Amino acid sequence: MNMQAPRGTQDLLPGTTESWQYVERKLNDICHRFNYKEIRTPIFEHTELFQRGVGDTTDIVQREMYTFKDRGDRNLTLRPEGTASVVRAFVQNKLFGLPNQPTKVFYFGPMFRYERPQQGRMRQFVQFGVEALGSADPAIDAEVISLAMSCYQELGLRSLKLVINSLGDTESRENHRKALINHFEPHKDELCSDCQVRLDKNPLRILDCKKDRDHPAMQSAPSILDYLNEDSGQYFNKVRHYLDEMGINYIVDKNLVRGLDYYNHTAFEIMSDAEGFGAITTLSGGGRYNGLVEDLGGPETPGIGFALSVERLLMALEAEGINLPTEDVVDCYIIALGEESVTEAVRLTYKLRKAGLQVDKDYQDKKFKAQFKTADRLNTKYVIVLGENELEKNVVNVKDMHSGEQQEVGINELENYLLNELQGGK
RNA sequence: GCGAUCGUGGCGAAGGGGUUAACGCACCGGAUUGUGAUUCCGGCAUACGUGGGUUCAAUUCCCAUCGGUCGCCCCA
Repeated sequence: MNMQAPRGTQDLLPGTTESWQYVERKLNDICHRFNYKEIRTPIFEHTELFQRGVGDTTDIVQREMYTFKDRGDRNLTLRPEGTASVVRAFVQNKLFGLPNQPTKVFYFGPMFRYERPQQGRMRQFVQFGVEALGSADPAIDAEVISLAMSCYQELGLRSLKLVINSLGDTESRENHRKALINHFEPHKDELCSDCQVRLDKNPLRILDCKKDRDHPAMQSAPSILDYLNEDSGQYFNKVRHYLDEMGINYIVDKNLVRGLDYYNHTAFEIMSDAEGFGAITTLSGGGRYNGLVEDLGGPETPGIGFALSVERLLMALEAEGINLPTEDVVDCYIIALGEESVTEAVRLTYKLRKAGLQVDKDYQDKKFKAQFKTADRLNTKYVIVLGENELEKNVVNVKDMHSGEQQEVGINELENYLLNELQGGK
């Protein structure tokens, strides 16, 4: 029997889960301030949802999905991303009918993609994302981008690069697409094999090909920004204007193309500049997806969102040497000697815990000295010694591990004594 | 899907055809009765990823396989 976790998955153990909890709390707090509410959707969906939502030509759908049949012969897939599910839930639950549009939601949970694992890329990984459905106001594009940036900034990250672009509306994209085909067709033989395929299927993707980056035709390729029609151009300008007003720095990269089919208008990515961050630099990405809700059977509804990888967020924190303020201390540790004392210790431990204190005791039948050592290693604030002598007098010895001072306290007063001490100590 | 590299005890790590397979960390016990550090002494372990092959002999050489890590592709 193979007792290892499947390839590309990992256990998060005590010692690191504290960081995850801290980050999750921070992201929750940010969403609260931006007034985004949490949505929780299933971890698997009908395969068709992703085929239609993410796009049949994408790498995700073509080679990365965890797809299986259940006992009822249904075709299901572990979700490779969050947007399709959120949109499905939006349509199915008719959230578009609720007052107070747009619908602003966030999610946090595991996603699955069948890939070769490496630094910053797991088969199961955790994404946090937000979606705003029902508004075509460029101000909400700016809001989503500012929320995304806040997630990193408020955790202390500095080496960030925000890249934005506009893919335009359908008309702009179509005109640009034709221009791209005209431009690259004469050079088709000189392009890499991938790009030769892209030329037919999705010429936009040629622009972010790394192999053909230095090809002269690449430099002179028609920019989407030159093909934006008036509406699209104005939309993009407004998004930029709002970002400027918020004091958010960005770089416009006309070659920024997102990998999923559903994007249009605003597209953006946040990357890390940090030294030693590894080969993968994209921390998060997002964009506008007007038309997706309709594609999935809902009413015409504009939408925009983004998603970030929590693993990569934590990597970025490490790369910048940022330690999250996680606490690892114990309020008190009870040391008992002798059978009767142990019984009393069991009772006391429970009583103090119910009073709100973080309490632990020995369960390894350790010697007195070893118990003290354990208490020390747990960063215990107060050690309570309870032996035959103390039990007889109905007291305990409370030792302040920081100062080293020791005091005799009546067992019945212990709870109040500790609560007092700990309150004063903080 | 392609490529590189690595698999020795709980962890780190040396070795290199025949060894009791070092060493360090961790852990446990002790150094006068019930007080945390350091030091000293002692203890500890089904450890050479798995399966074949070569050999009198393989942890060491060869092949395969599995797994880890990193990179390409692509992405978060």
